[in-house]
Amino acid sequence: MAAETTGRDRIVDVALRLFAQRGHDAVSVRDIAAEGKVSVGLIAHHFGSKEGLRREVDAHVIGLFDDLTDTAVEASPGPSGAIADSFASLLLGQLPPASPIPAYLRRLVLSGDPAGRALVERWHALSVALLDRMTAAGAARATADPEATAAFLMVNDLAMILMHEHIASAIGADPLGRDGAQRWAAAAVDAYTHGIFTPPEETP
Amino acid sequence: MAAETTGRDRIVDVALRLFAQRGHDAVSVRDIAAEGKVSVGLIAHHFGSKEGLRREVDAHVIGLFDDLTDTAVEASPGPSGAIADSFASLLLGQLPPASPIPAYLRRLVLSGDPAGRALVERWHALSVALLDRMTAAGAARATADPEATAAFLMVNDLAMILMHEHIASAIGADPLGRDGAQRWAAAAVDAYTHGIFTPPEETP
DNA sequence: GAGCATACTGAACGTTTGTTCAGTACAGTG
DNA sequence: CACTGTACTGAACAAACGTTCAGTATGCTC
Repeated sequence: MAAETTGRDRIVDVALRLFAQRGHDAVSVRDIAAEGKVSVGLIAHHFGSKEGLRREVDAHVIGLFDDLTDTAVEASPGPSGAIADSFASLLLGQLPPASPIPAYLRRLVLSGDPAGRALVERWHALSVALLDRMTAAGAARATADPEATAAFLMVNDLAMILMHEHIASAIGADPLGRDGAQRWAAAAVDAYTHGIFTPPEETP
Repeated sequence: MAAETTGRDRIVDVALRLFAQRGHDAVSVRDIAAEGKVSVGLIAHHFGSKEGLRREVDAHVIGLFDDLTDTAVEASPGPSGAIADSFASLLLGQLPPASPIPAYLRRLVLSGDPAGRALVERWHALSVALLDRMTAAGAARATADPEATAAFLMVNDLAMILMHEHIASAIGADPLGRDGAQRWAAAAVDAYTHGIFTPPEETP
């Protein structure tokens, strides 16, 4: 959409989109050069190598996520349940509908490289802190294993992003879309507050 | 472990392992041939092309999952809560610890190709049926949106497999391992039966 | 205006890729 | 024994890959 002036910006922009769409290995430097209307040499000039470009795109996405996280954390005034559950929604809600960021995030998290691991670790720390605050405020129950519970919440939240297409075909609405997000959040909040299973026999 | 007699079997076995480890694009037919101690020509002879081999491995994995699913479904005698939540555990518990299957499943589900989509759709149908049975038996509450609730359970369950490494580094125990599985299942069952969040103000 | 750094081009290079194919080994059939 | 089909080899090939590099254009500094 936005017309980048410099070739460098265009390369990063195109690479981000193509890497997200097809995966790192399935995109050649010539593809990127053609789409960005630059020569192959310019990519090497700015980033040294294809791997260097990848690192640059990774850093760009992670920086963007840091900004989104800050905004989302600031936007949460008190410890309310609805915020904690769809933290991912709160992040991605700030993005345009056709953004390649969710798809790139998916590759980043599941490629196993250190950048993705660091991102998830940060989110886990955030999830632990958030659950702690909610428990202190009485908005959440103190579970037997708070660390695992926080991880459970974070993983489920992240899974919504990673598998949003599968969810879309399963329930008929993309949870990254407007109506699908509401429906998914409603089901999640309901499950997290009232539970789903009924206890067999409580032996106190 | 098992010594395959025919070159064909060895090719599929090696391809499954390498595809799971490094991804489809990052593995060359020469890698597979070398590891399987066959010539490159034999791969073309049996499978036509690298893509043909991929389809064969996909079919092999999906067939294996069908068997695992049947076994898991049969193994569940009545509609008990503990079974529904960790359905994935029940599947993967049948596999050896170092099996490449979970990693391959991850690629299959998230690559976006029809084989993975079909697999997830089948699981969703299974999840819907299971939740239905549990609700009928009184083991589960009837939620406002059963379809979304079933999808929610399935996605969370699947996410444990997809992100087990991240979970391992977050809580210090791999949920695909023995002790980690118990800890994760405990946290999940606790969340699903007693909830995590406390309702703000019930207005009846 | 000379000098120099920076943005950028595109042909060329060497490597690796998936695929092809002529040929070997061998078991089963008549 | 001759014949046929199947498993299998490995050299060869064209295409695509990431990288290199000599060269052009432009704007800033002295």
